[in-house]
Amino acid sequence: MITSFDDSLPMLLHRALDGIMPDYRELFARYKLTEQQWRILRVLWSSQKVTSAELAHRTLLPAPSLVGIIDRLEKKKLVSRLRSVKDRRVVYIVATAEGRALEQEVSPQVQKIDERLRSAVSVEEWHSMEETLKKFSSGMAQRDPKLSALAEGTTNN
Amino acid sequence: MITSFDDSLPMLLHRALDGIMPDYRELFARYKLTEQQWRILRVLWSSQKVTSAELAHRTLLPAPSLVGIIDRLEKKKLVSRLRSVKDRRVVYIVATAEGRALEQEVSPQVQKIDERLRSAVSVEEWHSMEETLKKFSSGMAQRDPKLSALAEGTTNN
DNA sequence: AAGATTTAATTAACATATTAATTATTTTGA
DNA sequence: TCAAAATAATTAATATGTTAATTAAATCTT
Repeated sequence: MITSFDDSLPMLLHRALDGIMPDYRELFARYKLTEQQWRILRVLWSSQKVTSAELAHRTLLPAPSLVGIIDRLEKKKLVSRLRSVKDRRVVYIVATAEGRALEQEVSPQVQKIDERLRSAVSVEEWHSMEETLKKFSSGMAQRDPKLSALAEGTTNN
Repeated sequence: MITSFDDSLPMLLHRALDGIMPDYRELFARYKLTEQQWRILRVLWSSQKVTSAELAHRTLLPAPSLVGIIDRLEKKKLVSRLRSVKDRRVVYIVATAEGRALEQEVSPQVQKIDERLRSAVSVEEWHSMEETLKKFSSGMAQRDPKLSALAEGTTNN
């Protein structure tokens, strides 16, 4: 079976990202935000106070990248760092009032794009894609079948 | 309908990439290659001589990034640049003998990973995912339905 | 044929990704 | 308790991504 380069999973995923991200970026740019900065504001909305590690996990941003991104968000007064008293290694990130306000302004417009994409295919098709993607995904509570297939040669067709 | 952040298409795609890329990267690292450098060698295998623009399109790498990546591949003697005589704006990128040899050594191992991933789900499930992803993808010959859904509010459930 | 327009590649400036190492602090275990 | 191991965040070094501007060459227009 010829697994061509163009049809490899990495290329399929990247091509999809290249297809959908410009729509989001155009929106973020209107608010002088990057995609990554948005993800942080978005997560801080649903969780008042988050450690750097937890933020990295929830935004899928690498911890070393977070440092600089949060520096820039802090400079814009959109978030701030709070050193934990109980464990002084830990840093909590919180959104400022300004940060929360911005999140609330941008959020519905992001959702609009989310829903446009979502409604480009049927409910069943979307659900099917979501389930399949999750099988290849990191950090799934659902113990991924992929791992067994990766470990040995477990096949499935 | 609540399109939660975690289930948005960008996050689903990034989570899948985070799940699968480490396997590839570990392989590339053994040959002192980055993922992007590999993509270029891979494309140059199936097409002797490619312009910078065509290479950007086929690898999904942004043209400005290509400049630096090719500089580094040139430094490693894996590729070289050839200025076109017919149109002196155009630059052709070609793999050196060493570059082609490396490609041939790495390629089967990449395919092994490709196939492991491929066989983690059934043929039908894979095909379904591929078709759905293509609907969101850039540069599809198949005039994407997504565009109409994006242009107006065309729904599909 | 000269000037305006377009095109291919590159440069510039800034933001983020990747991997390894470091720092500060906390937790473990003898 | 104290040294070793573990943990959270950061720094360092290098590579790539993103957007706008630039350069050089070709094409188009009149």
